[in-house]
Amino acid sequence: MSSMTIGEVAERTGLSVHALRFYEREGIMANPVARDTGGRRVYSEDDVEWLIVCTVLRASGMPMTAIRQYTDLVRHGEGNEKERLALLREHEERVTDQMDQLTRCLDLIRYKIAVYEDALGADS
Amino acid sequence: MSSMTIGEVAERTGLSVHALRFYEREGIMANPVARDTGGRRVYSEDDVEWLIVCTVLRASGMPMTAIRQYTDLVRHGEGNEKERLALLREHEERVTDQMDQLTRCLDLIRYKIAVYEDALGADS
DNA sequence: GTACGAGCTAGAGCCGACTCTAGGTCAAGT
DNA sequence: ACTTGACCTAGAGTCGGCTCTAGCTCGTAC
Repeated sequence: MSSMTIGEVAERTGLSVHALRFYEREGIMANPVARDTGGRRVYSEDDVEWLIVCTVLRASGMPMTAIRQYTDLVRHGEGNEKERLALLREHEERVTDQMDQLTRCLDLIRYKIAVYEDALGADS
Repeated sequence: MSSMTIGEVAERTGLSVHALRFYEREGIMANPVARDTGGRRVYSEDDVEWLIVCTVLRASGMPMTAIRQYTDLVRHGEGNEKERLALLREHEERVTDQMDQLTRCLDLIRYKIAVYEDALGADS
C-alpha cells in the first residue's frame, strides 16, 4: 500500500483528516503531498512515516513551530545536519526536564495518596 | 508572615497575580480568601500551601476541572476521603501514563540524535 | 495635596492546536 | 439518473489556561 487516501492515513496515524490537512497547511510535510486527477491527496509510505515521527514529537510536547523548523531543514536537503541535531537536542532536554518535573510531582501525589490510604485504613 | 498580599503570594508561588485571581474565580481555593477593610485579599499560610499543592498538580497536567473537583471535596470537609483518593489515583495514572509515553518518545529522539551524531562524525 | 504603586472588578483578548462548517467536486454503486 | 460517501477549500469556532485592559479605590511618601 504505497499510496493512500487521507482517510487511510488518518486511520494509520491516529490523526484526524482535519489534523492532516492542518499539518500540511502549517508546512510540516517534508515533501509536498501528491494529488490525483480530482485534486485529492495521495500519500506515500514516506509521507506516513514522516507523519508518525511528527506525532511522536508532538506527543512529547514539541511545539508546532519547532516541528516546522525541523521540517524546513529536512525539506531543504543535506548540509544542515548540525542544525537538525541542535533542534533534536533541544527537544531532548525539554523532554527530560519534563520527566524530572513529573517525577517530582509524582512524589507529592503518592505521598498524598498514602496519607489518604492510611486515614481510610487497610481497605480502600 | 502568616498574612500576605497577593503580590507576595505571587512571588512565593510563582503564579502571577492575574493567575491567583483567576484561580479564585475558578473556585480552586480550599477556603475563601480573607479581605482587609479596603477589600484587598489577605492570604494565610494555609492558602499559600494549598496553592503550592495546586501548582504541583497543574505542573503534572491535572486539568483545572479535576483540581476544582478535588477542591470542592476538600472544602466540603471530612467524609469524602474515598472520593479524594479516587481523584488522586486517577491523576497518578495520568502522570505515569504520560511518563511512559515520554520514555517511548525519548527513545526515538535519542535514536535520531545518534544517527545525526554518527553522520556528522565524532565531533559535534 | 498629590503622585505613586498596589490592589480591586468585569470582561475582553490571546495562544496553541486543533475541529468544524459551508458549500462544492467527483467516482462508484443501485 | 441519482444518491452516497469520501474528498476538497477557506475560513470560522472551540477549548484550556491564562493574560491583559479599563477604570476605579486605597494608603503611604514626598
